[in-house]
Amino acid sequence: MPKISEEKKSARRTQILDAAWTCFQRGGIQGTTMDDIIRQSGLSAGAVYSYFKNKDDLIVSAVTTSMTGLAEVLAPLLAAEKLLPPAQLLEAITKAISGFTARDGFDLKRIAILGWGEAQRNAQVSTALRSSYAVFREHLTQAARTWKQRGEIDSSADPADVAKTMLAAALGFVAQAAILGEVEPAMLKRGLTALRASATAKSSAT
Amino acid sequence: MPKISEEKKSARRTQILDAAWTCFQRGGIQGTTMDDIIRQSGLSAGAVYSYFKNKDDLIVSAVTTSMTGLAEVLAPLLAAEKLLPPAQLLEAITKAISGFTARDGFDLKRIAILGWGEAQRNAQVSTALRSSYAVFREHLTQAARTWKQRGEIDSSADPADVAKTMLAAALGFVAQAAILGEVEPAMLKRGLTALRASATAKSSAT
Amino acid sequence: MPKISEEKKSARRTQILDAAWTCFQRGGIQGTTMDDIIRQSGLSAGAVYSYFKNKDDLIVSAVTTSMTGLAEVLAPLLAAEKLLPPAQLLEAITKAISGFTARDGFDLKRIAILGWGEAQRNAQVSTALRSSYAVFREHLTQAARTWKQRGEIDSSADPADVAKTMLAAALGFVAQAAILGEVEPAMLKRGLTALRASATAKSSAT
Amino acid sequence: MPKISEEKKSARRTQILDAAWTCFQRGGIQGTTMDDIIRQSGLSAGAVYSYFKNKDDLIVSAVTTSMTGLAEVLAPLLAAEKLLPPAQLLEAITKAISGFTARDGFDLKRIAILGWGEAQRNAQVSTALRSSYAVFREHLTQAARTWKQRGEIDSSADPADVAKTMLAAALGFVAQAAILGEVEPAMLKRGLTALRASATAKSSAT
DNA sequence: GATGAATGAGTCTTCATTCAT
DNA sequence: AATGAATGAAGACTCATTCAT
Repeated sequence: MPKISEEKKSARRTQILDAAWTCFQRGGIQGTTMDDIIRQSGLSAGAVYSYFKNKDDLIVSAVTTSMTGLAEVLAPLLAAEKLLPPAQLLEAITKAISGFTARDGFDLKRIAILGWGEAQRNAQVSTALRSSYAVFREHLTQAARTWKQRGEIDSSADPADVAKTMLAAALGFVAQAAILGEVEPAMLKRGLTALRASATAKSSAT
Repeated sequence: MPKISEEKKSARRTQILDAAWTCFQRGGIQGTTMDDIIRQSGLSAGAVYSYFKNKDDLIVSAVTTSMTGLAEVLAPLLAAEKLLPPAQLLEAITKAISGFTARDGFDLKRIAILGWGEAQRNAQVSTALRSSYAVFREHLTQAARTWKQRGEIDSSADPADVAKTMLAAALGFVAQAAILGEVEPAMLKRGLTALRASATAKSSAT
Repeated sequence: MPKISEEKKSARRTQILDAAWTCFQRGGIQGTTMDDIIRQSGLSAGAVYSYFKNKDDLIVSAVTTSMTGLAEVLAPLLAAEKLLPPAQLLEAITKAISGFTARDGFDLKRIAILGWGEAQRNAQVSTALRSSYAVFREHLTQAARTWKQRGEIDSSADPADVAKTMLAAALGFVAQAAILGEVEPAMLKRGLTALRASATAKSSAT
Repeated sequence: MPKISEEKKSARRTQILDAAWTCFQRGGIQGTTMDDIIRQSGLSAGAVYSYFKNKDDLIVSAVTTSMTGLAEVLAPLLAAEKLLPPAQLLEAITKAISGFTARDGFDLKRIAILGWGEAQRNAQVSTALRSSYAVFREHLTQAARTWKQRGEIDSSADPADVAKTMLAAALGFVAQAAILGEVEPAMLKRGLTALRASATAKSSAT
């Protein structure tokens, strides 16, 4: 038997990471034991440990993989060309998150929450999330500049502020959906639009 | 040691809860051991266990207490009388969160994130958070109605949608601040204002 | 407040011992905590510890007291004067045990079993039981001598053997009643009588 | 370490149960800590816990195993064919108990006493003992019927009463031997015989 | 004298990780 | 290469006993 092929190896890693997320969703990250993951993956303890150095390594990989997957889904939405206006973009982003979510029975929203918590005690996870979100925020800042150019937001606006507000809305959607529920992308679009539209009355009144 | 006074008892509980939060911030909720809390509190294991039935009880109490404290801080902001306009309210809420935070050396934002994660595996924590946030969202819905009456938001807006958007922004501020940092209440006020102001151009164009 | 009277002291000791037995019956001797006994007795921890040096002291006292009480009940049955024949004596003894039992809601049979087990790990309890039973066996040996004189048992019989057999039947009643149930004093009388009566046929046949 | 054979597994269980009994005899059931058993068995904590779910499971297994072993030893004595007369059967049974006892350095009599005590607080142990003894009593009832047919006991005897008396004598032997000592199977045979023989005089007198 | 809060050593149990087969 | 039994340190929790008030 020759060495296992790279593909097989990658498939095994995915299999283990999938098992890990299934368990994490069930019982939280720290609440999941290696044995839970081992049993869920259908592999042996030794096998799992040949793919991941230890539990923390597995956790970091799982979180990083999720972030990477999400980034891929969001990237096209942030491309300058077909950039949507703020409320529509917010809807598109939250839809993408919910959609990614639906895949494989995983709920990315709950997963994200777990990752945020884990980042509080695991420096590597913290760094992974940090850089992902930093990139995302940077893209949003760029988007804000575009909106400004297009006159879709106030000409005196600081793109960084707008980006932070948009990011807050997106992350807040995740938190709200995971904890309270009863929030849908369309609601945020309408909510943000209402807030924006109101400005008309306000500003025209002023 | 004859019967201890009710105040002393309450002080001891607070002492333990403070120790717990200090430890939770340091190492996460699940990552904190009872021994960590016991040592931090300066009491003995038996003493801690005479105030809290077990680790979960302590966790639930810690989260619940935080939520209650926060609710008290936010309540006056949501009173109908002196209700601020959306962007200003968002700034006030996030300031209150950051301020509450500063007290006692605890960072409520990080604490909130930990609570969200814990809610994924602890039904009692989940319920406690749920009901707190539900009340908060309800207050925001009422606020949205007031804004509508005052003509500060679109007359066709669904107050529930606006409330959810505001809640998302607030929760998202917490997440963003805890993970990425470099977000301040004033930025969100300006960001939301910019998005609103832009609407003028937009809506008049439409 | 002058010193507490001797009577009061004795009453307190009894109160604690009663509480102890109530608890022991509920959860076994080792399975009972001092706190169980303290709560059941209605006294404070300090009070209980002022009457008994420690848990073992309390256990030894509880067992010893029971044995003493039982001995008092059995003594009259073993007096030479009105000594009953074997089967009737066995019935009387087991009845006395069951009766003593009924007092105060305690089941002496279950208590005895617990004492036997405790004697396996507690030298003092072992000694207390040993001497009580030794005395009882000695009395039975004396009874066997009387039966022999009266011609109620085989003239060649060793009184010690007969005493041991009678003691076995009595202790076995206790064990059987505590574990299996459905044994009554009268059954043993009839059973022993049947075994004896059978001898008639047997011996006359021989 | 690939899959261990079924035999090895069973051997390990026996190894642990042996260690448990050694410890139980030394310090009682509740007085024995898992650590005692773990050290005595020569295995690690994890290993012991992979064979027994928890301490109670280990206790129940230990007691059940003993009862099963004893039942096997007694079974042949109760077979209808070569059924001994009462006094001889009592001797044979108590001899079997003492003999089983001698094996492996365990004293089944002391073990039985511990089991009886444990049954007072552990429902599973209670059930295990109950059913074992119930079967044994049933066998004795059958034996009594045989004796009746053979004319070895009174023709008007209730087999159930006789069985209960025999069982009492056997259990009582165990208790007396464990607590007081100086009882041997032959003594009970002689004692019961003496009581029976005496009946001749008595019954003829009556 | 009495009280009952506090102590802290000791228990049971889990679980990340290893390594003999 | 893979397996899964074994390890043992570490964690949660208990409880006999004390002693400040």
